[in-house]
Amino acid sequence: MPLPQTEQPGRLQAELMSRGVRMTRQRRTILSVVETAQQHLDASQLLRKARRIDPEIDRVTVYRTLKLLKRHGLVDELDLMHLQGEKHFYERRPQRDHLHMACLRCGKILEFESNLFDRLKGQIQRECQFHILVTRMEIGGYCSQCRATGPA
Amino acid sequence: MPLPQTEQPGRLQAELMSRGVRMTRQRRTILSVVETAQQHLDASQLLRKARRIDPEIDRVTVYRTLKLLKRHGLVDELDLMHLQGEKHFYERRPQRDHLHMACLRCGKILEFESNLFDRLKGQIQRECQFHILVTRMEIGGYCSQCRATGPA
DNA sequence: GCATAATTGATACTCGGTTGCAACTAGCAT
DNA sequence: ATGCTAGTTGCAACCGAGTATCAATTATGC
Ligand SMILES: [Mn+2]
Ligand SMILES: [Mn+2]
Ligand SMILES: [Zn+2]
Ligand SMILES: [Zn+2]
Repeated sequence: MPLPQTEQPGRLQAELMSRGVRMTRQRRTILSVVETAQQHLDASQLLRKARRIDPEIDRVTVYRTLKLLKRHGLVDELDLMHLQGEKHFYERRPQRDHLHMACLRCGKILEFESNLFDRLKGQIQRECQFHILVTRMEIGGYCSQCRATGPA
Repeated sequence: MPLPQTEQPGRLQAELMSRGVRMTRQRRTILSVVETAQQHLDASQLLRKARRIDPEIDRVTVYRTLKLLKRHGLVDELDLMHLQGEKHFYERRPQRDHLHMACLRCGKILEFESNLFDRLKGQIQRECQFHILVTRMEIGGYCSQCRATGPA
């Protein structure tokens, strides 16, 4: 399983340590899974991947670590339109925010960055005097392929 | 409890009936609650309000009616940043979409309409060839008041 | 009115996530 | 290095939002 070139492994760990958070074996494992994930993972997928590295990890620790990462603004939480039940999905927060499109027919998840999105956030900060910490935009509908074949 | 002037009561009911959905006593009750709600309600708040009108209504029926309304695109579902647990909140879908800001300190929910928001959706439909059915934008942060007092 | 397909309500269940607590350990002081 | 202590872990029990099942009820078209 090759690491993605786009992200330094250990970045999350370094970030947390610089903020005085204790680094345990379990946390290191979970952070590495979050960091090298290629898609949006839910807590149980995360646990499974973490257990491949350290079979002793408990699911509670996964939940606790996710909460920690959320609190520090290092991961974002998504519903992905509840395409698969009530679970939540997680992804490392990227440099630039993006929005998510979920195809209600084929289940595909698409991501999109946009200047309009960035400008919208700017407008909110200015006009509403609201200090933005987290952004979450999700769209449900039909992707280009599924819409061609008809929204049956 | 006076009805709000902004919305015709019975609108949801009429909409569903025009689509051939059977209208039961329970559904009428729940629809009226959704329609006259002044804030975003979760399923259990909805049940409580519905039971004030018809004490026999079961929570299962509330969930089923919400699913029906979602399927027909007549209500939107929100997380409101999970400020109060894992529950979901519901609101009648408005003419024009708006986004939600949740203050992580005082819990206030603010709504905002924006041309940039509308244009962003247009951009997505065009550039991604994605047929939008549902939009959900939620922002977490500090409202003007809380940010003035410091984000403690 | 009657037939029938859809809906309801009671109950049991699933499952994502949390809590309480004793055992363990990271990180710091000596 | 050793010991101390506050923070963390794993387990087990728990919680609560939402769903499945199914017999009893009811909306709607004829
Ligand atoms: Mn959710
Ligand atoms: Mn993403
Ligand atoms: Zn699709
Ligand atoms: Zn506030």
